[in-house]
Amino acid sequence: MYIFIDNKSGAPIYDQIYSQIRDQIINGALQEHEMLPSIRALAKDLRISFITTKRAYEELEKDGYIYTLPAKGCYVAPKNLERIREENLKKIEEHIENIARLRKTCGLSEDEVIEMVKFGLEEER
Amino acid sequence: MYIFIDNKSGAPIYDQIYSQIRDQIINGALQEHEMLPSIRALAKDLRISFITTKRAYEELEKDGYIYTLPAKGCYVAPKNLERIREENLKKIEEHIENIARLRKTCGLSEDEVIEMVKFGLEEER
DNA sequence: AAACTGTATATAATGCAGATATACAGTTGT
DNA sequence: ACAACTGTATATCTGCATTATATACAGTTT
Repeated sequence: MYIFIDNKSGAPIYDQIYSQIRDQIINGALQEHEMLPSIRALAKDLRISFITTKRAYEELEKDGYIYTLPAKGCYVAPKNLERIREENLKKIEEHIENIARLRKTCGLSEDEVIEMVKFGLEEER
Repeated sequence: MYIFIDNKSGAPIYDQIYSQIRDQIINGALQEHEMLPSIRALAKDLRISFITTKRAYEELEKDGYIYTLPAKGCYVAPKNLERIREENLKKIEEHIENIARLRKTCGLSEDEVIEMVKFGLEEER
């Protein structure tokens, strides 16, 4: 498992770790129930405090991507990705509702909004 | 003009002043070109530093709600619909950014998101 | 001139985020 | 049992951004 820390990225270290592991879980590079490097081993590897790797793992667990067995290790959670997906879908729908309301109060056409969304999705790609 | 400062609201004082004046302008309680209380008078009234009221007025001016004549006073700006439109566009873009981020973390395709948006816009029509 | 208006600069207080060390407790393999 | 590994809990340090401030300044009004 490779993690790259970009010191001049501006993003916190724990967040860079979080994102990269999360992405590897989502795209399948990390398999269900696969053991992750221990917080200490990873910290040593990256030459940072293990408290920082712990922070990243805490966030991953909070968001359902991994599970932890104290004194044993941290593991990729079974793909209850469906649950995460449902949560995200709900959040997305809320954002869309807000957009729909804002659209009306500033006389923007539906097509214009669609174009903005297409552009925004490409930006963040 | 009434302003209430809630000390345990968590919101900064300047922000509470900003919001309340802005709302009164939007809902018409304050008329175009009406003179606002001077930053010192308001500060004395609220028993805070006039620097804080100045901060609130600065934000209001930056966002186009009021205009300032140095050494004379601060006045309600004429309602600018174009400005409100710009603000709404910015909010919409923020929502789109959030959506783009959520999309990635649940492996949703860009086209699926666009379909959701189309549907959501029709719902709110 | 007195009393008001907003302005500019410098500074103090606060809070929060990020990263950390150290001491602790459970599991594994020998 | 012991060494070497897991994750946990607490307390702290640092840097930075936000909030709020005082004081000195400059223009307008009466």
